[in-house]
Amino acid sequence: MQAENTTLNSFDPHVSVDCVILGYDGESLKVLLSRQGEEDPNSQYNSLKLPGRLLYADEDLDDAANDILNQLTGSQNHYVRQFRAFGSPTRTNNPKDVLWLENAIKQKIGRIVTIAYLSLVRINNRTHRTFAGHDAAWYKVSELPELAFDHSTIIREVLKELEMLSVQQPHLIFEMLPPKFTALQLRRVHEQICGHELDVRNFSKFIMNKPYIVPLDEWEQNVSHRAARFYKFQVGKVKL
Amino acid sequence: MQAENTTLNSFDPHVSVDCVILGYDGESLKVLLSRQGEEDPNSQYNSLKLPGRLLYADEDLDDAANDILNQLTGSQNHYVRQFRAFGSPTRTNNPKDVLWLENAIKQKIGRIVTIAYLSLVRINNRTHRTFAGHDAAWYKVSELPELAFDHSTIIREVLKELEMLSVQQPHLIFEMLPPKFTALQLRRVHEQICGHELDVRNFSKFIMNKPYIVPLDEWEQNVSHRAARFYKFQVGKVKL
DNA sequence: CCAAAAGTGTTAAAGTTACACCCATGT
DNA sequence: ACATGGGTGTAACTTTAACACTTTTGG
Repeated sequence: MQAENTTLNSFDPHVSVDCVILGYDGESLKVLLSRQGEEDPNSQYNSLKLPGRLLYADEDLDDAANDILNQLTGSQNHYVRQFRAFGSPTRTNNPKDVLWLENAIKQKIGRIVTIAYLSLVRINNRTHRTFAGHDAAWYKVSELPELAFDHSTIIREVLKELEMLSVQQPHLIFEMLPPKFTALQLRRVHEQICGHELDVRNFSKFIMNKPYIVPLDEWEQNVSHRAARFYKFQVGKVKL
Repeated sequence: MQAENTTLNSFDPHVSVDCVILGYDGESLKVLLSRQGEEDPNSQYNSLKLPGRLLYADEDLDDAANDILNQLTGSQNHYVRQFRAFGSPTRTNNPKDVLWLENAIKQKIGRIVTIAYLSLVRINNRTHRTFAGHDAAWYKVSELPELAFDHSTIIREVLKELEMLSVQQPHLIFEMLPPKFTALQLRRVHEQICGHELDVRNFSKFIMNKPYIVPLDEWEQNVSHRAARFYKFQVGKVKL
């Protein structure tokens, strides 16, 4: 913000907010992607993208992220935090993406600086809802198709961040689990995040006696082996 | 980036890059601030700011940060990394700042989204250099004057990040130290960062036998006590 | 009684914390 | 000799990592 240069060489890029919305379906880590247009493998543009949009006037970045999230999931109070800004001048240069952008936005797009957000949600039927003009669906992060812009890179970077968070702030992971869960379910999410198996007993010591994990008097039903206990996550007891 | 909204409610905010450039002068942690205009306590606007400017067309965010840094320090290869984007619609609303902005940029400023960077540099004479039209000088982070926009907040948040980094990636701290330093100097920087005293012996164990710290055959001269050994930091030996 | 997953404890190693004395130098 | 900071070790405790058997349930 120095005077002498601003009127000469500066310009105003578009600013967008994109959300990496992660969930766990009991088996794999998934990311919510939105599709613009028909599902056609021979399409001229990459129709899969991170959910996001340009920033509105007078809208805070965090508010935009929350709004995108609410639009898609139909519910509020999800965990969401800013991850990082991506602003390479070439990130919108893929001809497929240019084609789509000019179609969608109806004007020449010089450049878009995007602020990426990381969000953790519970996968349920509501989040599979289809919205007018665009679908949103869950995709395994381990088998991502080609995505628009640098969205694959953004997801990859966010997943590294998530791995760190799962160790340093393990309570965040409950955002992805149902209100009642077994020790196995909890361990599986962590394994998906860190990419390798975790020792059952050591993992128990790490997490199961945190004050915010409370055992319920409920057990699995109709399983052909010893029934696992259910636990719940108690928000009020999180201490860092 | 969804088509239906972009043409209706979206707009293009200005995008800037601001650098929190931190250094250590042997006594305190300092931040490099630039002053626009005369040093006048009764000035109508806040003349002290983080060094930064609007983004140029075709300029990557990281490149902008590096450029700002090079302009001020006159040297390259400083440690610099993106910290976080700040985009509250009200961050440019302080009347003092509005006055300055309209003066400096010669146009109505609706809003500026800034990408804040964290940088660690060595304080020396070159970094005290004055540039045409604006001064830059080091200020103690513990006694910051009033700053423009939300720059005080940005600095506060960056300092929290630095505290984390000094523990998790202690090698970064050498960016702020001279090529040769004593164990005391090293400890003092860490104490400034974490805000309390550190036990001499425990700190030694923590840092002094990392492979990237190499003892030199040089000792302090002319001190009225046992001379302290000098060490240097060996870049190639950093392992995380 | 078999298959399948649940649940539970110990030991060794590494790391962390708290704490105190002698050494080298200049005045 | 004294004032100043330099430099070093140990013991208690905590954390981490590796590792295996018994329990419960349904078929």
